[in-house]
Amino acid sequence: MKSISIHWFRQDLRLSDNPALSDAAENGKILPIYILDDVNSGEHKIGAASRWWLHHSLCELNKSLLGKLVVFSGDPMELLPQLANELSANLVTWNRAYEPWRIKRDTKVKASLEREGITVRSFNGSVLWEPWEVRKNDGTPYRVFTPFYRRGCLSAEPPRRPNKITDSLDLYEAKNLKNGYDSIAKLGLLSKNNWINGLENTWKVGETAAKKQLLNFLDNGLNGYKDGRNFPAKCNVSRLSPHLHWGEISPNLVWHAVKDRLSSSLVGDDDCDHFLSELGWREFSVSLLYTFPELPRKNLQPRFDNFSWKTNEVLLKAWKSGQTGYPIVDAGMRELRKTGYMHNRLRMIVGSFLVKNLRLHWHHGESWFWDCLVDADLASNSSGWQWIAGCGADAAPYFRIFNPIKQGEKFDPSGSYIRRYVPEISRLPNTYLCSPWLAPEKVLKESDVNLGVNYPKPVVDVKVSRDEALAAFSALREQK
DNA sequence: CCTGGAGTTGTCCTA
DNA sequence: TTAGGACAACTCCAG
Repeated sequence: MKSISIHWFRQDLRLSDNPALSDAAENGKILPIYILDDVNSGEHKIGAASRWWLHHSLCELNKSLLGKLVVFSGDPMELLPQLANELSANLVTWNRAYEPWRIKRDTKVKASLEREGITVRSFNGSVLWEPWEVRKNDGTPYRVFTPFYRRGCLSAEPPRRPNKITDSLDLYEAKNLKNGYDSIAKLGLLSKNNWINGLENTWKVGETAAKKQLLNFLDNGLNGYKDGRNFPAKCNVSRLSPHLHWGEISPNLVWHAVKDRLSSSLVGDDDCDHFLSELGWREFSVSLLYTFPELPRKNLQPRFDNFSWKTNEVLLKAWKSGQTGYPIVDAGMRELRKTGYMHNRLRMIVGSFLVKNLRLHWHHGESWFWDCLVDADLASNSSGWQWIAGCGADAAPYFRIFNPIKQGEKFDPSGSYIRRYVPEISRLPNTYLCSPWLAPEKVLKESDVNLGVNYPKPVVDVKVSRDEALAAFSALREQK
């Protein structure tokens, strides 16, 4: 009788270039499982939009596995040893995860399996460089991106080439275990939220879709990426973030696909290098979270603990619902709510607005994004918010405050992004599209805009709030 | 050991 | 109209 191994799928919902799955395949029969773990995740329980994604991704994975994926909900600490004993499995494999709570959990799971005499092997399936390997010469972690990436990553061993897809998986038929679509549905990942339709109309989920999106990006987005990535109405960004987060595609596959284009000289070197460095930012975030497990909650720069944040439910609600009266901000926030995604340029604009103009704590932004993003990732989300708030590693300088009017005019010059998400002002001419309150009464009337009625007046004065923020940030310096 | 230069993403004022 | 400097402090690294 062939030996049986369990492959525990987590953030590696794919068959190709999956090191842990390949390892299990060499051992014999495989029982592929997924465990929804809301027990150990604590305050980082998967958010609503991400649950939607996860549901569909599991369905796709199950299809690829011919309906033989077995899913559970509960504590892997209890489930895995039990299951392994029941099947007399001799091996459990998984690809490593890097969030602090997962590391803690996996360490315990591994120990308890090994106590039962079961072999556990874990692999790198999610990052290009292991976070503990990227270190300065003195052994300490980097706190600045450029040396981290150039010296720490680029001058190290290059990322491995993706493995070929394992052609035949010998899947274990677990007759007494429930599998298939019904059991995925029973995880209850889908909520009745009204934005689910928007998600369905925006995304194709799963490994096949991820590969297709990569090709689409290579053919249509990569050329001109360096500049085009700043314009939300253009199609230069990859939109791979949710696929990468859930491991529907490996970063190695993406990395080498872009590298190959680079050597084919079909696209500009600058464009390729710039995109690769964005993958570098993903690595930097993972590394930061690995090194500073408190990153999601604690300011990396402790002097920010005394910052004079405001408390204002009305302003927070206006921000969340895309009703600030600043069209570019509202467009971004509505894109998020509608599609579970926000263009990178907009993440900076709305982040700067929340933290600097409204002066509300970055935690509010972080947790709203966590719930709304299909690509919500603990490392990227918390390091991103700390960056924009100025309290993180290699953070934005305090005086870098985005002006929502200028940013709109500069990066959405045709106004098509704003018009798509803020239709009630779509008839305003470009001159006033980013600042409707400056439009003459006559123009407003002709455009069917009634400020304060069908579109809000600005919730704060951008000039006044900027000055106040600068003062607040200066106070922080003096006090130190 | 010291020293100097450089560092994702901006804005405003002045000349 | 446009270009340049100010707006900090700190981290990293090469020389």
